[in-house]
Amino acid sequence: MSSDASPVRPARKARVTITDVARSAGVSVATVSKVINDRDGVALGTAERVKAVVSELGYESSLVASSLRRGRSGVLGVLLAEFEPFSTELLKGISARLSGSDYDLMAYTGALGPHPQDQAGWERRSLSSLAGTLIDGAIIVTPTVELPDTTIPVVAVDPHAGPSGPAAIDSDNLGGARAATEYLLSLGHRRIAHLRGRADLQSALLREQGYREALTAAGIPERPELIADGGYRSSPAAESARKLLTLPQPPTAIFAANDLSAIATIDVAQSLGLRVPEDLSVVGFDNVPEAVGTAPPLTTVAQPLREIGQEAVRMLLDLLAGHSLAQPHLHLPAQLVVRGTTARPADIVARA
Amino acid sequence: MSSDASPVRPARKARVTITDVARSAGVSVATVSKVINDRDGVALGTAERVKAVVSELGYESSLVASSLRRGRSGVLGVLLAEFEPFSTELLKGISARLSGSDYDLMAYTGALGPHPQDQAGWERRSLSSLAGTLIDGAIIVTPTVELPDTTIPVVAVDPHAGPSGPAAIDSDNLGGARAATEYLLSLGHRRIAHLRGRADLQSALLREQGYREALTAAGIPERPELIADGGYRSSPAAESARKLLTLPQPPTAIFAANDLSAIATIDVAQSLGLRVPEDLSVVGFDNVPEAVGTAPPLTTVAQPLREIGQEAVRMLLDLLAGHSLAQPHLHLPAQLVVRGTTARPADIVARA
DNA sequence: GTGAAAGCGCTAACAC
DNA sequence: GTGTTAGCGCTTTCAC
Repeated sequence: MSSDASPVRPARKARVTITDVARSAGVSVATVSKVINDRDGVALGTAERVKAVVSELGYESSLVASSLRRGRSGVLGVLLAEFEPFSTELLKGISARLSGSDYDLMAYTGALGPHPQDQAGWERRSLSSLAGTLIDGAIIVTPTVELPDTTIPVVAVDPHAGPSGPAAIDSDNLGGARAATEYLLSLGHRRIAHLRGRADLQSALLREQGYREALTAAGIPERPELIADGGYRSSPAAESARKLLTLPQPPTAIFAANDLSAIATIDVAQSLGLRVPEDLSVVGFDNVPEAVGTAPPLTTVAQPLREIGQEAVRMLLDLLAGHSLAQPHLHLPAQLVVRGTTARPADIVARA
Repeated sequence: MSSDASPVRPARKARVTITDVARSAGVSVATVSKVINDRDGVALGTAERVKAVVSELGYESSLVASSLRRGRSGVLGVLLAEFEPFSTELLKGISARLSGSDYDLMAYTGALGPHPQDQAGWERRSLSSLAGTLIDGAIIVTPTVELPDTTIPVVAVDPHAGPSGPAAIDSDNLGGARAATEYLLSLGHRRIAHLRGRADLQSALLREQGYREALTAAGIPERPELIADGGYRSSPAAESARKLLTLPQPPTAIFAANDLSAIATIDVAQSLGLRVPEDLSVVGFDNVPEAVGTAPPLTTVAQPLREIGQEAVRMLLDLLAGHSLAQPHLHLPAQLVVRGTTARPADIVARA
């Protein structure tokens, strides 16, 4: 409206407060508060007048101030170390499940500095600083077991959790990894490599364990040279994949700990003149469903991250409603999705 | 520690407040506050004692209370209608750029009810209710032009913005769409269909416009039957793709408004017995880079969403520092990435 | 060096 | 119906 406000640096009007509205409407702040919150005990005319002023001034009550006073905010928080594919996928499920509910959703991530000590305990710090005043409940995405006793209900996703501890939910990493490896075995592969995930994450350890168990059960001796670190990230995974594929006796199949590693592996294979799946079978745990929607379809272990998000919300809402959880620790199945283009070693050998 | 706390419903201890710490340390709250915020004017011994109590009680100051009092929170907000691939991709860039900075990051989304009126104006409402008390600056992802004058600096991503209005940033949707269509034309395609995005989003309109402009420039008359609604979503896109591909004279190429539509198109094509790219060329605007990492590579128009996020943060930090922006309205190039598997119509005809 | 007191914006008792 | 008051947890003068 004001024509002299620069579009680039708009005039920073002071915040419109409830006091401004009260003064402008000629009533007390208490009355304004009542109108805003649809409390009764206000004359119709007064209410109208207040509402008019509210919309004229563009007033909106401060979430911070009202939740500080009320003791509840109507906001649920998701605490993340970082926004990356895993957590954002989870957020999609959480967001979907929560839309239409009475709760707003907030995803919070601390400014993790370069120092490791900033990293350590971020869950505890964030949770404590937000709990009770800004968020009414939290979903916390973390490998850390030790969560502080909190004012508010908490559900942990993917924690290093034993049977005790907070309510928790994760994928069946062990079973999924076993299924992936067994599938490759069933095709006849015997030299199956594994591209590990991040050593500090439970999911990575379980995936490696599943891989080992499946091999052992099939009577195949472990070959340390066929296990390499991918760190759940593209470039370390690519480097390790290159090492694996240039071994004197390279694997005929690779089980990658996540989708980024699997994609990196495929890229490297192609750059080495190998075709996938004709010359190399790749199966990876999958975080991002979109990543495997393209043709030709890849066989993957699909993690139901969105469902995990939705379940986490369900548990949290249950806790908020004062219920106790029938199943405080959930493992959702990580399903092997065979999409029909995984080569058998016979094919590979025949071609070689 | 307490052994009788149920793991499922932990005892909800009351929040530890600064008052608790003060009482326990035998000092005033003012002193505790000084210690916490590293203010001087506190005796060394006192400070030690307070710190001990703080860690003993696991005290963490309430973000809400302190920011209410201070008038700044050290938190930047990203306001989203929803967590979906576009916005989460953006978040990855924002998060990356902000990590290591002094600001924490909060992504906020209101509980959008089923009613359209809940939807309308959520930006204004959220922004007003958070600005100044909870967040010091905002990146707002929205098609809405009208943003309220705010207390805090705001950068808009993907708005229906003219040259005025708040600082804004988006992809070069027009140029990208033109490039995609010109590419298909250069391969010899003449029957090129377009799967539109959401009519309420500027990006969708610009992509359609780019498509039209390219056709017109090539002297190809518009064929309304070759333009269908995809809505940026899988199922409507699939439906429209089916209609296009079962036309008496189906297109030899489809330009899809986003990656979900492109993937849906490929799925439908395959279900109709068509191979992509052998029997149909598909090029789509792409939100999620991972979605096209798999083999065989697809040709896409890559949107630099993470870079957009990073740029948005840069602009916001500039504004927060009191600078004015040299470039208040940025269009980052949306680049055509040819990955070598887009069929020419000659190939398709030869095969038919 | 330390604490009492005011107040950030708001809501909930309780007077009037 | 309406306003006055107290106080949520915290930081900041400003006395002592």
